[in-house]
Amino acid sequence: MAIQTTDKRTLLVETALQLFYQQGIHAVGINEVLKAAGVAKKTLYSHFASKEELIAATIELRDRRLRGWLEFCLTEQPDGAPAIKAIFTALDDWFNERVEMLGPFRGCFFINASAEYGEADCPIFQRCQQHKLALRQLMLKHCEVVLGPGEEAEQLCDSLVLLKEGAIISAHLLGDKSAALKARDSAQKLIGVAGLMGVSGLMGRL
Amino acid sequence: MAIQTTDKRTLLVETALQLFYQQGIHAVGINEVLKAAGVAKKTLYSHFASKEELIAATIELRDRRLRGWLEFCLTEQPDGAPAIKAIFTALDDWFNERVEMLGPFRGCFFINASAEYGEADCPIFQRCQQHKLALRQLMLKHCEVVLGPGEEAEQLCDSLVLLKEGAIISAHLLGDKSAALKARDSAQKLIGVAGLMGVSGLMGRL
DNA sequence: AATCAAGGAGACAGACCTGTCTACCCAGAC
DNA sequence: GTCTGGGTAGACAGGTCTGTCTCCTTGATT
Repeated sequence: MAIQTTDKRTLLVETALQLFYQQGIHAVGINEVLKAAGVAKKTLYSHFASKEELIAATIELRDRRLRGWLEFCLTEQPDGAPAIKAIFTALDDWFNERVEMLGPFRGCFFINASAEYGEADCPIFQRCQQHKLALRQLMLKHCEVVLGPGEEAEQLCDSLVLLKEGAIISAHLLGDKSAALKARDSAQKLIGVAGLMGVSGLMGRL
Repeated sequence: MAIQTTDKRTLLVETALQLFYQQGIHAVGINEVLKAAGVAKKTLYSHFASKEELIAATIELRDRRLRGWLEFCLTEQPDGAPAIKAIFTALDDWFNERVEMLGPFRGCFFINASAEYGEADCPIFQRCQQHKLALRQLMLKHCEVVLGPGEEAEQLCDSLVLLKEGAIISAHLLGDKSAALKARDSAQKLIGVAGLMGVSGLMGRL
């Protein structure tokens, strides 16, 4: 994760993201970010009005990066069940730190950030929420390919989202680095059940 | 959650837990805890060597309280599948703030705390981990009643834990207060599949 | 060569943090 | 009545935090 850029703003956001993700947001002061980035305080405050704006920028960066990476992981996959499987496989790569872009695994930055800024009306919390909603939308798209649009796809999507979030927590807090693969297995079972209950015969696609 | 006690130590821990849970640990200073509790600083430092010890005590209190509540919810239930169902029903009560003892829902205190104290060698992180392991043990007990001891019960248990953790995150971050019921449905499907794959005929017990 | 803008370095203000310490109060034991 | 221990109240030290401001360097442009 060596940072290489001439754009000071980008450099600051990259550095802050690294530190915030590794140590927690409240635990990292502005001065620490500045020292690590080798940037002067004046420069920071010419780009951001406050620490809170810097935090918001790190969340946006992480959001772009995580979604970009996930979409990249799906480029080779057909939509529907294979893509869903690939999402969980991608999580496994993340947990086991095979994705250099995402850095050492320390849980989900959005979950962590919203633990520190958990008021529902806080802009930081809302950005975290938007990220999770966007990922749910991605999941829903593939569920609809499997089951067709409708209530059943929504239900399957919700279940898969639960498994995904649960896997992130288990990988971090329980230290279970195989959580993504367990979630993938469970996901396949749920897709199978949903297929059986809906249009029969789809289970074979798994 | 009106606190009523003459024991200063208990009063401090109760107050600190409330504030830490609602606002985050780093976001609440010692002085704020003291003011809310109406206790002098000297008293605090006669019971705890540092803020960190107070934090540890709040985690222990929350652990005792949450596990006690969960076990109480299971007293009327037979072991196995009904107990598992009851666990998710209890989560639903929690998310929708029908459990006064647990206070307004703001996610999982242990997940939140480990977001702020996420180093694997940090004692606070380890206490959070122990809590999650204890709950997994409870879940495993009931999975073993359903499937008998062995690899399959472990697998089912892992899946159910994923659903449980995912439900907590979805309820908090996505604001989906019905996450526990969705998780309960998914859990029943997974128990059904596991039953089918293992000793057949157990699915009827659901 | 002269000018000028961007950024580096860091002092500083004012607030807040943890943790210590002093001074006082008051109920109960003797 | 006197003493004592537990508690209150809060000043204080020493540190860190965010955010502002000043002084200086440097490199590009005119």
